[in-house]
Amino acid sequence: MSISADRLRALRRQAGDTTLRQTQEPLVSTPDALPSNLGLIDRTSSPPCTPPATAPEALVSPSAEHAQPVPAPVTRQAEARTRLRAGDGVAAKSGTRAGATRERSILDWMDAPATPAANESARPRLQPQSVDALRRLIATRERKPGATSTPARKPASLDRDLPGRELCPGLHLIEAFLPQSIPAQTLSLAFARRHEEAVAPRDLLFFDTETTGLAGGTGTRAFMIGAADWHVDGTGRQGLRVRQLMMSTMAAEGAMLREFNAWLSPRTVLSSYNGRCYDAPLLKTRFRLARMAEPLSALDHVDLLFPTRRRYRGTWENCRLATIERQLLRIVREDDLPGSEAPAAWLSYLRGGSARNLRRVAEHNHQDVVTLAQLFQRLVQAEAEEREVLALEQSP
DNA sequence: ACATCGAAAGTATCCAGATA
DNA sequence: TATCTGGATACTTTCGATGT
Repeated sequence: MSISADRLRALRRQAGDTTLRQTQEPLVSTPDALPSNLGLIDRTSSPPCTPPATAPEALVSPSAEHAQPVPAPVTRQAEARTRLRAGDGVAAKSGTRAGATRERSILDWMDAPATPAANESARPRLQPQSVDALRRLIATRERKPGATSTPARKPASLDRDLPGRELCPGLHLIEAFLPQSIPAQTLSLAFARRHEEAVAPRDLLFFDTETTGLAGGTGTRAFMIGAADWHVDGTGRQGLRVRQLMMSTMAAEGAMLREFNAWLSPRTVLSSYNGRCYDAPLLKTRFRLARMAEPLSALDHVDLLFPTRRRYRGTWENCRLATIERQLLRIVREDDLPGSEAPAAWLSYLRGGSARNLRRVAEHNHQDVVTLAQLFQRLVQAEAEEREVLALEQSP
């Protein structure tokens, strides 16, 4: 992320920063003038959707150590202010070195060591007021998803109903409970070539994401996270609990990640289909971009793709989840929306389109995590049967 | 003009073949 | 025999190239 001086001024104006028009500013930083916490996004100022799932220290605040106000030399501040005013982006536009310097990432500036000595040869520091204003703006935008200087576009479709309940603006939680008996014993991981290892059924969390594309890189985000686990509800019913988080605005991503984080515990064993290579790295990236500690790396993860491929390679045309589901589990989906159409469904909804396809995406995702739970059991069962046969063959 | 195909994006894992 | 290397594969969408 980089931001020009022009853009910064525009943001400050939107944030209602009157200092742009004032000429009499205190030249010496005071504790009040400096941000109390230099983390770019002031999450404490936005209404808590759910309490942060992680301990406070788990939420990364890279600049927390710089929280103590550091009075900068008057000359440097005055110089920086003068340069910012006098330049007004002209140098940036003309491509001079000074302009290029101003276009450096604000995050770089903020993360720079706060000691005057360390700053001596460093780039010009951003004015504290600018940081504050920028933070206010971002906090405002997080509070009011979709709220911009332009009026909200009128939805093009009347069908805007999303399933589930809205946890906070833009974040929907869809819950379902499928009564079934929870495996009584621990499940062997021998099928995943982890002999002697087993997992408690209730520690397993099957998950799958729906994303805005395949790139897997920084530009791709998960707009839906589905998870299933074996659970005993308040009335003592056993079953598979399916929970899905769906974003209906871009701004709800942080809340979604926090909520998903709350579903995890140190004992959680993740299970997915190619999630080690696709879903997990994607989510880790999103956690990092949201400046949150990512919880996934610390957890065990059983990817069902490779054991499935080992066992069923050559049996069917391919080892896609849908194929396995159809052939092995005899599940035929009705009115299923192909995963490839999920991004279009979401983007269409964001642009005011119908929610119909988004509901179908949710159903698709629901079925995926249910299938994962079934597939896991089938792999455990198949491995056990194979071992039984081998034992019989080897016995005299 | 339309349909089909392949590459690319990021990553972990498996497996066959090559090499020390 | 052990270790290393590289190709294949799964996840999904988009776009350009190629073929009909």
